[in-house]
Amino acid sequence: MFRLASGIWVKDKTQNQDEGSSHRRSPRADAQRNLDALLQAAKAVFAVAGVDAPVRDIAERAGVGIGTVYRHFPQRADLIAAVCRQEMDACADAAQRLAAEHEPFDALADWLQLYAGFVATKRGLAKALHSGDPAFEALPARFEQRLRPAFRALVESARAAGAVRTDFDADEILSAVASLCMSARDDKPDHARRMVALLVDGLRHGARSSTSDGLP
Amino acid sequence: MFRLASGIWVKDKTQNQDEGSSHRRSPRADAQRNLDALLQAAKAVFAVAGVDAPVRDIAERAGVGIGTVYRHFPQRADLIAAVCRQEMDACADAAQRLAAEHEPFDALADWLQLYAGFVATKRGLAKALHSGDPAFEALPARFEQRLRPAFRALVESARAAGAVRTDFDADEILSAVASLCMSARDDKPDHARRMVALLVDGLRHGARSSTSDGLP
DNA sequence: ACCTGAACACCGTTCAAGT
DNA sequence: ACCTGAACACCGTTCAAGT
Repeated sequence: MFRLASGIWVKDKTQNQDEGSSHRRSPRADAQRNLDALLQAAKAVFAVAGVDAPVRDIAERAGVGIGTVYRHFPQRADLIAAVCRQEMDACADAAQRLAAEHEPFDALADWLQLYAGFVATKRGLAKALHSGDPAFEALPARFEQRLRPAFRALVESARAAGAVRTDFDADEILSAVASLCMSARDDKPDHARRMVALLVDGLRHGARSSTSDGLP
Repeated sequence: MFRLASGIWVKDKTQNQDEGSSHRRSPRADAQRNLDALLQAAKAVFAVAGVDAPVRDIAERAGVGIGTVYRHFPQRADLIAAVCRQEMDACADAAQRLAAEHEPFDALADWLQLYAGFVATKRGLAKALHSGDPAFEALPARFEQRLRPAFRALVESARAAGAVRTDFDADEILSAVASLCMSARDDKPDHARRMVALLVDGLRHGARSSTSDGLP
């Protein structure tokens, strides 16, 4: 366990789990269990009720008192940030996989769809990400260390292959896609997908639009 | 004054303002004044603090008791809806003007930028518009009667002129642009404008992307 | 008819008391 | 150390009392 500048407690995978040692360090087993349960519960609750779900619901689902939530996450936003962190890492990993398995342009297009689907699932996470809330100060660092370079690499590969235009900024595309998906409605599940496809089409260098490629 | 199915009270411009008549009808002068003040105050408060601003702030700015707000607008969302209605009408009027003064494609592109700027100013209004909240049930009617046909007409003109592709749905573009602008950040005021330009570029039939047309 | 503001319910957050 | 839940503050909404 170590504490980030943001005030979030994170598991330290390098230390072992003996409990008998009377020295300092090593988080109590119940604390560790509660933290894990909290993150898992929050992820599940956010998925069905959005990030505005009451903290009490998350505490109940995790089987802990509400005070415990605030011990691990000083503010409600910190919980959201922690869940977001986990998801961002998973998304970044996928980027490397796609780059290895597909052509530059397809990898870029596919990853944006993946990113879009991810954002759509956790409504409002992206909004929190790009809002000025001080609780999310630590998130952009992770975003820049993982998602941003992941996408930049995809863009550079596509540019090197001459597949996309050069007059757009990778970061803008990322937040644009996030915006697009944040408000996706339940009754039109693939609306976001189609809009992202359209946006991606706009990136293509010398795109031909006479065929309905990408838009079913 | 007449009451919509949604429960919102609206000014009836056709009736005159005599107060002495002891019959029924004719809203009391103070009630009318309060309603106007409320709409104006809400618009102003939403502009600076977003649609999540406390109802008490709006009541105070309008110089009325909080109970008066709820007399005119049964739910907080009804106030938002009423303000949104006004703004939608203004936006629809602008569409007709642009269609008369510009080439089909330019009118379409310019209006989307106008619409984008409008949505960006009142953060969250668009989100409310496309969320399933029952309080906004009356809004889509207005949206369909005014904004939708306004944009459809622009799209049809552009299609007739062979300026845009035919495999996209006008409604999807409207909500996509709204999504794009909802989360525009203060420190990057023209981010939304650039993204909309990119989206519009994707609509163009046989778009050439070698020049940086539309993206400064 | 319409206005007012105290009162209620709900939710984020704190903290004294426990183990 | 860490957990708990009663308690507090804030905000949406209601309603009895006023004019």
